[in-house]
Amino acid sequence: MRKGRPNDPQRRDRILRATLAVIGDEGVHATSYRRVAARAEVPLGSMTYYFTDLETLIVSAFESLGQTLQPLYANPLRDARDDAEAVEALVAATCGATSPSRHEIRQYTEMYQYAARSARVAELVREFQDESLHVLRRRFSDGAARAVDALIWGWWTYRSFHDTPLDEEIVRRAFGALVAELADDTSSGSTEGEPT
Amino acid sequence: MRKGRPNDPQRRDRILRATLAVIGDEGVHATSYRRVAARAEVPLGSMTYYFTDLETLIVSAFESLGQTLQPLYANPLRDARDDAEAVEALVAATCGATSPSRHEIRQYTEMYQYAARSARVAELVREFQDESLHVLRRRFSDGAARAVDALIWGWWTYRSFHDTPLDEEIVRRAFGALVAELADDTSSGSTEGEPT
DNA sequence: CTCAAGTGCGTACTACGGTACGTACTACCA
DNA sequence: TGGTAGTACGTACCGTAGTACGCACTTGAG
Repeated sequence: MRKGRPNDPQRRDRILRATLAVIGDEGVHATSYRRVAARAEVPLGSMTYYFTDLETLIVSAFESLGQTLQPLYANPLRDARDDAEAVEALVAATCGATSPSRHEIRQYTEMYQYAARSARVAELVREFQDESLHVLRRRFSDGAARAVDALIWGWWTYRSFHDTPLDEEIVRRAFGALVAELADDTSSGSTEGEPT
Repeated sequence: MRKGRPNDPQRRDRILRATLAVIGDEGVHATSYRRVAARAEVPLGSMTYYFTDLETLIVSAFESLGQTLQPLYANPLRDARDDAEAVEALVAATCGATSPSRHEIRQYTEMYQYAARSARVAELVREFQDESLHVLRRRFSDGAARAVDALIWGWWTYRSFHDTPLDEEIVRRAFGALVAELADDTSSGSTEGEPT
């Protein structure tokens, strides 16, 4: 039974938001037309109407996720005026004001996982990673950018498993150390530690 | 129709190996009794005989994965005689001889993912993480251990998405920097970079 | 008022997957 | 030889899920 209105422009967005909610709460594996439909309170038929198949729905949801999260931490980094400010931006992105919530981290890891079975999502992930690296490289050396990128991800993963928050000071010093040590990344290595 | 032999002690192991193979190739989401049965070349009925339900099968597979991988990188770390050797062990575990293959990394990330929907696997993951942290803390400060742990994971994740190998020298210097900077982790911070 | 186009939806079809259950076959004891 | 316990397996049942398809309802032209 039609609602009456000939079109509902919010419906598509509602579905996308519900999709991300389901992905975050139950994982992509549990993300079915029916479950999303229930969550968004739209009939099943609407799902296939707006998104012809399930993969399209999921890819669209992940796209919107990226558009939401990327700027959140890319912008402060872009605007940092020196390395110290940049490190602060990294700390904030890892566990501070601009960092994703655990729910968002979960969505992110689900996207990474789904990339293994969807070429389109794999492409998406690669774009996100490239963009992230690109932003970091404007600020740091290539080596530092790569290390920092990996460390951010590692800490996000940690956060998704533990309730105890990260020690901000350790995070700060870790990023600072990477940035300083890898300021130039032409192999040289002051790394030996204390040789025997 | 029975095979004739009253018992086949290898069968259970074959099933477990096939399970990990399926998980690595197609992901846990695609890990079904039938698929594993086909892969292990055992009849479907055997599956439920050896593993009463699917979760038990998957948990068992992940347990065996952990028992395989943990010692691989924990042992060299435990045997390191100084920080320099320890850093070398970390490099080897990240991208060298003792590092997991991409296939194994995939299995590992699938385990992490599955933890979100299985309390038993979540417990497993936490045990693995604790054990890993424990090993690192014998060698490094708490802060360094946490940072190193996160960075390893970040780089493994990177490897699972990219064919180009990691630059070993950058990896070495990154670990070295973390270990040196966080040698004591009572907040002090030589982190300011170059203040303006 | 009639009709055609297009939007939105209800439903049914088919496939797949977990699991319960019964069955065959072996080994061993009396 | 008969019987019983336990191992291993074949199959059928039921639920869930993606998707195809066609029906309603609105709108606007004539």
